[in-house]
Amino acid sequence: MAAESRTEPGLRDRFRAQVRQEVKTAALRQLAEGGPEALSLNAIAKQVGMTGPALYRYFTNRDSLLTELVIDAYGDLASTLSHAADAGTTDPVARLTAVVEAYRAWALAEPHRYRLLFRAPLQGYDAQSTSLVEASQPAMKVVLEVVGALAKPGTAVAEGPAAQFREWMNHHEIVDVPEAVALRTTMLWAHLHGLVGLEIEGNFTSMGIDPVSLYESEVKDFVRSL
Amino acid sequence: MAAESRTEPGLRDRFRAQVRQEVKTAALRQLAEGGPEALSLNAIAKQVGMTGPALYRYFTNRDSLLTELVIDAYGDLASTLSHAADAGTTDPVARLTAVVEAYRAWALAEPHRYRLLFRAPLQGYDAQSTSLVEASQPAMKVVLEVVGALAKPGTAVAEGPAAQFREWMNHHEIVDVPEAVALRTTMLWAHLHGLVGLEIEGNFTSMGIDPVSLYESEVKDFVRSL
DNA sequence: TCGTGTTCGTGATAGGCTCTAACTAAAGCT
DNA sequence: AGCTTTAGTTAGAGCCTATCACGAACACGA
Repeated sequence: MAAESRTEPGLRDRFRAQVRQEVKTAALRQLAEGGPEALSLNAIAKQVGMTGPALYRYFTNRDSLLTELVIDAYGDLASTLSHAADAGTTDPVARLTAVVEAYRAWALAEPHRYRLLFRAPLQGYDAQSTSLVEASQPAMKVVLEVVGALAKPGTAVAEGPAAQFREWMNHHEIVDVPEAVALRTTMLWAHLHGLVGLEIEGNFTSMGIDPVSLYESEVKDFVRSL
Repeated sequence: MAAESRTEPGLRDRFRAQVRQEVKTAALRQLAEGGPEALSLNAIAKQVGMTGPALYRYFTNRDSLLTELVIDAYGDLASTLSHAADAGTTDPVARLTAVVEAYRAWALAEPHRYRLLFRAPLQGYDAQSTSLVEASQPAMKVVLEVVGALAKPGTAVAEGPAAQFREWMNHHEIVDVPEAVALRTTMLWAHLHGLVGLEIEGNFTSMGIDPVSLYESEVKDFVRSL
């Protein structure tokens, strides 16, 4: 079966993929204790049972490994949010609340990964930066879809300053959501970003603030703002 | 004048302080291009005209240099905000708007420093973390004071979950501000954190969103929420 | 004015890191 | 079978942080 053997993953490729995965989990484990600077290819290699240079067969770069972790994390976050959106009731507000809570929970459960997202691998190359921004969109999209159910089918048509934004929405196949609502959602997104960021860094506890009430207000305000 | 010579800065100390400052500015310059990982003590030393090890006479550590930069940045931010608050009119809303805009402007003008604040030197030692949180409070305080004028002298007394927060407020000499308003302000703070963070990383431009309108909404919503 | 102790900067060095290069061993394909 | 591609090795270049021991410059009291 020539045709089959050509399309099949290939035994070798599967091994390769598995090693890659093993390396990544080792990297995550190391990331959890010590932050992104502490991530050492040598140490990772030792952990998966090989010497340093061998890793370069699997990842071209230290940075490329890191950005791959970032992209994975974005994907994981997106699927977590999407799962939270579909799990409970169909009540729009409840769904939104669930998504917000899932966002927070994910960040609290794996702060190191969340930090990884929030501040990318810290070098600021434009090329990577845009690819990372792209990777962040699916998660954003989940929120937008949940919000879509909240908003009445608007008649607003792109015009003026929102035209570019509408274009972005079209490009990401977000329809039936008025720009105003989408803008609002972006703000919600940014707000969560900020709240979680502060909470992870311990600002709230140091101020004696209970974060839960903040998130509740957040959702309430958002719904009201529509 | 034994008393005088004892209390005076001392010629040597002043030189020392000046070198420290020079090192820090060189560090900032290097930080602006390449991020915190690229900050190399060797390179800094070369830039100020000495060899690597000499820096250890002035800073015990690479990390200690970084955290000092963070603390400086917080101070700078706080004074910028405070200046913005006192510059214009006495109209409370206008003052708040000015502060918000100053916050954003500062972050946009020096993204690398803002990043430094937002995600501390990336190692996560608890001891430093709390000291950094402490350093962030003065800036927060400026916002709270501006808001204080906005809020009617409330009669709210700490009770229940807000008690700890009230304690924190007392400790920072924030009086005449009801807890509810202070909480609201904390949220505003977090929101700005989130908006600026996304804007700096280029998310808004990549989505075709004009950030200015977001900040305007932010202030408007905040005022309404009181 | 002359020791004398403190401070500043140096080169040398240890130990770590990323990443390249040359080489060996093994696996897959024909 | 033999040939080719791949996975892993060791060696090493060139960085880095950080420590150490030493010499030079300075401040200061006698």
